[in-house]
Amino acid sequence: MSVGPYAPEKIEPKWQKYWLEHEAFKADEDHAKPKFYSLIEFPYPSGQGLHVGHPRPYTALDIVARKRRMEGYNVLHCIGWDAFGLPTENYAIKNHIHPSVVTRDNINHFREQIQKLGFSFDYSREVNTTDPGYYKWTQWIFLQLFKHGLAYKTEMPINWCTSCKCVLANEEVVDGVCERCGSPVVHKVKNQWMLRITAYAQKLLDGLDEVDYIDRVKTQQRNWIGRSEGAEVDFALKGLEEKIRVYTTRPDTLFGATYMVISPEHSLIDKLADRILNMDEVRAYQAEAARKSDFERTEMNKDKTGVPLKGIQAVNPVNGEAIPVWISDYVLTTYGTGAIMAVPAHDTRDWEFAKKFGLPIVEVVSGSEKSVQEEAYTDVQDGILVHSGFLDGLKVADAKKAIIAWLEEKGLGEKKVNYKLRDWVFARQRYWGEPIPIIHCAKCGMVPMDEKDLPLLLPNVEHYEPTDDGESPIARMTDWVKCTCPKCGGEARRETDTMPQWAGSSWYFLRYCDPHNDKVLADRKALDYWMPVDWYNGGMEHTTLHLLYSRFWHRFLYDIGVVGTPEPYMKRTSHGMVLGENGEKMSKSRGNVVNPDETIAEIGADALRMYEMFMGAFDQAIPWSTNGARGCRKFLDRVWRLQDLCVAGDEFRPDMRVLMNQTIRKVSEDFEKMKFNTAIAQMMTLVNTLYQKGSVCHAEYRTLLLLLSPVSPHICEEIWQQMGYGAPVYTQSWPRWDEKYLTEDEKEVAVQINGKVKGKIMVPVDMTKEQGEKELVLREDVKALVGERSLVKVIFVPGRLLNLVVK
RNA sequence: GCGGGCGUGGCGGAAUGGCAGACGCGCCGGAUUUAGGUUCCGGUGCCGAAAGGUGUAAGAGUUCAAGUCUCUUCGUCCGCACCA
Repeated sequence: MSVGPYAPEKIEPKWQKYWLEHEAFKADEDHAKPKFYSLIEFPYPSGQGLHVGHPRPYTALDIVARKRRMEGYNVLHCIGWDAFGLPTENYAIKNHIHPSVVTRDNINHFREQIQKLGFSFDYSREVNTTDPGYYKWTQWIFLQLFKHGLAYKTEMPINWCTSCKCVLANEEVVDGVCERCGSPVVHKVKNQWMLRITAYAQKLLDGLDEVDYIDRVKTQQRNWIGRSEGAEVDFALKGLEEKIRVYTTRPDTLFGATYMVISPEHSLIDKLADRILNMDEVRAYQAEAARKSDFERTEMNKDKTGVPLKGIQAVNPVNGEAIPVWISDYVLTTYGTGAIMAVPAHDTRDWEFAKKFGLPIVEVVSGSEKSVQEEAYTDVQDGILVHSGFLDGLKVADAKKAIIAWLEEKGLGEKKVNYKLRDWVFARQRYWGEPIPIIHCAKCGMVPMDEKDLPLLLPNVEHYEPTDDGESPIARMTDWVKCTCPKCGGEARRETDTMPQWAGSSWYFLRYCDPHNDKVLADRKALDYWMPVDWYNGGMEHTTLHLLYSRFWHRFLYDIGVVGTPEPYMKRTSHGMVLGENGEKMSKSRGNVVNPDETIAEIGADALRMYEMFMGAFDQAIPWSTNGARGCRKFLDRVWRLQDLCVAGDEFRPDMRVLMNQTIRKVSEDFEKMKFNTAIAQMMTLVNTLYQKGSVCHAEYRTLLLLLSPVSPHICEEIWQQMGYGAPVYTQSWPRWDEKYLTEDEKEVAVQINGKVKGKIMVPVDMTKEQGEKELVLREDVKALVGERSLVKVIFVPGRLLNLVVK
């Protein structure tokens, strides 16, 4: 009798319906069981729908989630929609459809596509950031941040995207252009909502030591936070009251400071305007610097520019020497104090500047092979201080301590830690986002809305086009804007900026724990049970955006007692991109986008899932291959047809025992390490072997189906049912391997003569290194390989090889 | 510029310092088939008819043994990029 053809188009919808109806993947409310919380980044439901890049991380964590359930864990595995944001709004404007309608349609399309892939999400916990029942709590968290002084509004230069007509966070500016649309970013001074993420710089840094993130994620976050240790030092100005305070990481080189530089925006310039002799030149330089975009400024960083402040002299506090003061745009106004002491002998940038403008270069740290006139000596390990008075003879590290102690004693400065991290620009002048629940009252200032009045609903506006004046389209809604002050009852105005897209995604994983709660963002008991997330996978592009932001919010919620753990995610991994078949990034404009719907129509969701995992190392970018995907379908066909080869047997057959146990171990271990490609290769090897034998017994088939089910669940359920193997696969236990049966009694090892393979011999697996080296050389087949030559040395590596060194 | 990763067949890629190229794609051959974008079996790094030789970006080194460790060079990808 022969089984019919494998027809994924029939069995996949069947099992998807079955799982849904039987609530197969509903997280259990029973908090006594061990839990496992796996998380993927919830998608932004764009108009284009899914491409084959989406299922890669989704399948990977679906495999982990399905395996964990079979291992007995209560698993929380959810999906939701990060649905506020610019592309939807832009699409809505272009097509004259309300963003909420666009969002609803896109979500329905996404959900349909995702369900066709057979992921084991608990759909009863779906969240949507644009749902007022959800963003009520996004606004609530904002109010807590506001009440704790972590949300504030301030006048400051911001990044302005000329195309989105919207401010951007520093994290959204890449190489001087908008990370979303690639348009140039210019600086504008605006009154902006900010979140004080800098207050959490050290906590965010320290927290990284407590979690299991892949190295490149930790490194990138550490770089972004950018902690440095040094000192702030005051430099007096000759004949003036004012001082210049600088930040330096090399206070040990203070004796080598031969000039100072302040940023073009430094406030001192205006204060000293009447003392600066070349003010015209200075003003011209300031104007030039202000005109440059970030992009131009970094582009031109090879050639230093600057202007001396004529008539101004500073005094080096350690030796009393008068030194000139310059302005230059290589000193940033936003870092440290916006002023530096320049030590050209031991800082490359200062060295370049000094060379260009003929400023003196004085060596204060010795140890360089080259003269400091030829090259700056920046080593901090081996250098010894010279020409530095009381610091002479000290190593750099010791000199730092000594000079800081001296500065502090004299009241000239103190130890200081600095971070590159800047506060988070938190407002957008666009329509499709969470309204900021703040009321501006002429009498009371900025007043938070009463929490019981949340959510503050987004008004239904007629026109949501962005405006050129930098105001949100909501500002035109005078009825909505006008309100009464909750404090004094007087007439007041609502804040009209909305929150950035990163707001809703900064806490969605908390909502999954208790998605329908209308009293709190999530019940504390549910949070205590499910949190932290055990395994979070997402894109590298979110490392210094969503991942950092959500860690900040979570640590804040921990500090105010809303959640019970400081860190939200225990483990973070990252997937590689799926490239187009031509090796280029998949994009509509390149015309190389592969739509999963079409792939499913051709080979089925199970084969697609399998190929997504088999295509290569999970963390690498891999080009799509239609033929490669078809190969996975061929493999599933073979698994399907094994039904015809099935013979009796409730235990592994003796000649299959070792391979079966090896496969269980390999698949189990490789899934944990995200080495899905080699796990699948091992299952292919097993199936090839079964075909060579011409049969499979029930025990072997059952095991294969259990191992394969996390990757390709529908086909496994179907065969399982057809073979009458009992309750569905997802309710079965994960197979275990038996250490006893991982190796055969005898194993073939290579015989090398002087490191070259010359033959093979069979050796008992339990033969030790010592035994082998003594006994194997006595064997006739080994002697024959040695011949007349004399043995110098014998190396036996059990299970691997025998190497004979001869002369 | 600085820091880190990577470099293996025609392609995607395997390999705790221990038989390089698992597995898949592609290709070649055989069988089944009216037919094949089916299935099954076999082959497939390169040179060579074979014996054999040779081979993991290039060059050196350590080792009985190197794709794997060390150094130099080249290429490539990523991170940081005037952060004092």
